[in-house]
Amino acid sequence: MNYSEFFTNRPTEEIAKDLLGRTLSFNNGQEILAGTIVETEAYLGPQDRAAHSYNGRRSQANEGLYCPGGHLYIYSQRQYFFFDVATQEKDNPQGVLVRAIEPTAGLETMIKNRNGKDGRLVTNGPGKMMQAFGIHSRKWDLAALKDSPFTIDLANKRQIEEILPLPRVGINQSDPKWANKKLRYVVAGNPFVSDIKKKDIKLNHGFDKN
DNA sequence: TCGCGGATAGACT
DNA sequence: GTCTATCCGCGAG
Repeated sequence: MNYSEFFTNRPTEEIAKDLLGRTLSFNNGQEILAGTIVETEAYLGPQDRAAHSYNGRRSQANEGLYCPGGHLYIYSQRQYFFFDVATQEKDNPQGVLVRAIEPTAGLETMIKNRNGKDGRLVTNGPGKMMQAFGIHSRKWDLAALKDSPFTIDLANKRQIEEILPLPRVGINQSDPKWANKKLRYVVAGNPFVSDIKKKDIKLNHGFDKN
């Protein structure tokens, strides 16, 4: 299985779910920073009101979505950055946003990059995750995943107890049909899921025993 | 532990 | 000038 196979030939929703439990890592040149993906969102292209490619919108800013599956779409908003992977074939502008990870390597560096923020505050949101990786530019926008310092482990995956589908976060509510569509997928009970309530956190973080 | 509002920067009209 | 696929600090309970 290579990246272009993984990120094409099936619905983007399915790809988003399949990413949960897999390891995302970033090589910053000094060490490997990594974590288990626990939250993703699917964006379904021109007909999806919440997608950056809604209605065929295309510019230098969102060109990444139009790349073949397995290429990166790094987007900046306010002072933060987002990590997206394009899905489907070239010119079919769908993609998956990785929103949160549970750190597994390089935690000390990630805490430092986050100005000392600790625990689940390190990576429980898309902007926070990229800050923890120490990314402050769109340098890897449009790059193929395989030619970038980012890696997603397609060979291994932690077993998840339950995948919870939820509405996406922070999108325009003017079209409730798309705003309420459950295209956000989370590992139920994992503490690094954004905005999870403390009482909903499970002791096993939502994973079956490995 | 919660809900609210301000900060802040790039893309687009 | 307007609008975000956000984050953080603050004050109330």
